[in-house]
Amino acid sequence: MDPIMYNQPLPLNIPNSEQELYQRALALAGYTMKELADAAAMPIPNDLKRDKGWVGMLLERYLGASAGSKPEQDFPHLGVELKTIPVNAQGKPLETTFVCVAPLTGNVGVTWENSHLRKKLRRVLWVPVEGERSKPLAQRRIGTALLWSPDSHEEQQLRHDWEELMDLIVLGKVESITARHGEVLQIRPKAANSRALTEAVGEFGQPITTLPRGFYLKKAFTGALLAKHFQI
DNA sequence: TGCTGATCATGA
DNA sequence: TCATGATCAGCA
Repeated sequence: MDPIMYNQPLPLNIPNSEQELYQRALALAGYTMKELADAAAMPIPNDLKRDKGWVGMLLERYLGASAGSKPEQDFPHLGVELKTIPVNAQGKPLETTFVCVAPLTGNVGVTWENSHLRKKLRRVLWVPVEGERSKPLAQRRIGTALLWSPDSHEEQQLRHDWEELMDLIVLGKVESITARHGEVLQIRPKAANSRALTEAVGEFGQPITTLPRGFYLKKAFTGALLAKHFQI
């Protein structure tokens, strides 16, 4: 598949199957941001300082993801989540990966099995993208996509961290959580700025107001799953 | 405000 | 050098 075939209105049609989506993602490997932006008639920023989600949005358009902000998977009918991941020349992640917002209230009855995080990570299309800041955005290339589901070990790791972190939230200890908690998963602020506030539970069970948080996958975890795939 | 898409930038 | 905590943009 050549970007030339994308000389048609984007966003592209929604893929009908997981295989179609995967093939489409694989076909993008090797192209630069400039090539894809040009073919999509999208203006390309000089850097990502003020356009942090630009690469993600570009890929969404090429892959036919339903645009807009919904708390659902990118391809709800396929049950697949799309994640672009910035990597260095060795293919190792340069950043942690945001998964979803951490629920700070209304957690009665929430279990690992029915958690938002587990659903999001059930099936992920990872698209590595060169992300080193020394390389101009226009020249950065797409890598080889990977369709992934957590294996039993990965799921255990995620579940362990998730349960530990959710316990702290439910026990009113949100504000004592730092990014150092968790082996593969961490909770960090996820907000417009440090003045943005949301409701949570305090240490005496009272309502408090705190910074919104998000679940992030640590680099070692995403690095391992990428490495595992490309070694085979 | 809170969700999506994330990366920035500073202190350790 | 690197991870943590902070931040940016668009939309509903």
